Amino acid sequence: MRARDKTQKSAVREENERAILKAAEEVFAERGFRGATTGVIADRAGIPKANLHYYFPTKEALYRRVVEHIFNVWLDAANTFDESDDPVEALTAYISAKMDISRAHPMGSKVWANEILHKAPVIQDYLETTLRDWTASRAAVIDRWVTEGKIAPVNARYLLYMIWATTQHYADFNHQIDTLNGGTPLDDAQFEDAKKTVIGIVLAGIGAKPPAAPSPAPAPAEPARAEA
Amino acid sequence: MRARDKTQKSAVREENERAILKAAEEVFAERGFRGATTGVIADRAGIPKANLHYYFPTKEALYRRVVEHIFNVWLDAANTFDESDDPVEALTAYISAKMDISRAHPMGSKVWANEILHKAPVIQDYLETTLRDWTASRAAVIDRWVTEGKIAPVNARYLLYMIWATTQHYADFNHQIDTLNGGTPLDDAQFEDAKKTVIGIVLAGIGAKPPAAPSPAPAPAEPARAEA
DNA sequence: AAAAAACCTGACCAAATGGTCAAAATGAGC
DNA sequence: GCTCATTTTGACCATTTGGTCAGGTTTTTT
Repeated sequence: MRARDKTQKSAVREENERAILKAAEEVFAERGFRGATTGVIADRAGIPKANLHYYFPTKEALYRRVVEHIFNVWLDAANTFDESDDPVEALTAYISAKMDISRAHPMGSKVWANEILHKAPVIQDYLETTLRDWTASRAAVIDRWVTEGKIAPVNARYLLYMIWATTQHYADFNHQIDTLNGGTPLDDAQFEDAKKTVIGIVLAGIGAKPPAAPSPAPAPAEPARAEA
Repeated sequence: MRARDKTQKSAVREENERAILKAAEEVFAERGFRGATTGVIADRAGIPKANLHYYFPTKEALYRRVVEHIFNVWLDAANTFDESDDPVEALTAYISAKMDISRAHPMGSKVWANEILHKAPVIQDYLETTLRDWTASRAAVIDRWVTEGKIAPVNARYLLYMIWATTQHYADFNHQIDTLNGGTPLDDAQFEDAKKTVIGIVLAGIGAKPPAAPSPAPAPAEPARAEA
């Protein structure tokens, strides 16, 4: 191989980087940046430590890649917010997506939580650009819903924080939740119940369901509440 | 001093332990268990490292003491839950207390979060005893509110998780919140607004306010919502 | 096939860090 | 002022760990 297209990665490289990043996400999530050692990550990826350093020169470079990946996953979910202009539909889709991510990729959420907990040494710039912009634009959408009378008056930002906190809690604190569930993870039915509870409380909490006026209830999505 | 009552600590010891524990809580919160070094903790406490090890033989013993302290603070807040049998009063008091703690002692919450994130190597027994019992008993209270028709049907546990997640978010993720607030912490008015938003959404979310039926609205506590 | 690029790895090193220790300082009680 | 427990601390040590490196192996290109 003399000269390869610089943007093209060899199959070996592709595969090894994937294995390393997967292992790294787990170890960083479980132990934090300082607690994670390149030795352990290499072991879990099934390669010698020196080889890991061939692909990722420093631990910090590796960590950065992991965090960037997390952020992209987050952005994907964030976009589900825009699928509809109806508060019930939009919020249901968004909360649902975030809950699913928490269940499917708890490690990523934990790395993110660790990062914020430690004052975001790596992702501060993302917070100040992408996340800040996204938050402002979605807060505007929520504000519009309020002025249009689609939902009761709420502070959009604190509503968003509440959604983030709650959905990510199922990833970041899953150990606590499991323990309180008798030591076993929530099964599918329980998780579905949790999801419905969250969606139901949020929607009812902002009056996204017909608020106080007994209107014909044009519910497009099933709320989380059982029939009394 | 020849022989002192073993349960009595000298003033020096008292003062030094206090300084060390305060420094330790901060450093453990900012860097996690592994990231924290006894050297840094000693520096922040204003004593040489060897002296710290005179009072706390190992880093783990020190950490354990810090975590135990956190847990006691948490328990104090938890008791506000029981001040009333009325859902609106009880939940308002509880959420309010938890929000205040998040603001006044964010470090403690962060240490707790770190601990759960890392699978609770130190506090697993607390989770399985005290926390589990507390959760079960309060879930029972909430269930009773449901059967008494005081609130709409909800899964009590997922409601509790939502409250924990949201209130602790203001401590654990305060760096993110600050960043999204333009780089400065929430001021008193903003924090009060956040608190009202959380309380309002939760109460309305479970129908703790007169739900859909236009009853005389015997509201004892002001909901978070402005009059439309 | 041969050259060149890419990949792999055991051995090694310097720095950081938890913890020890012996000796010194301090202070209370007689 | 003497005694003894408590407290303080600089120096030191063993281990861990991020990262290097030289030399080897494999793969690709010509």
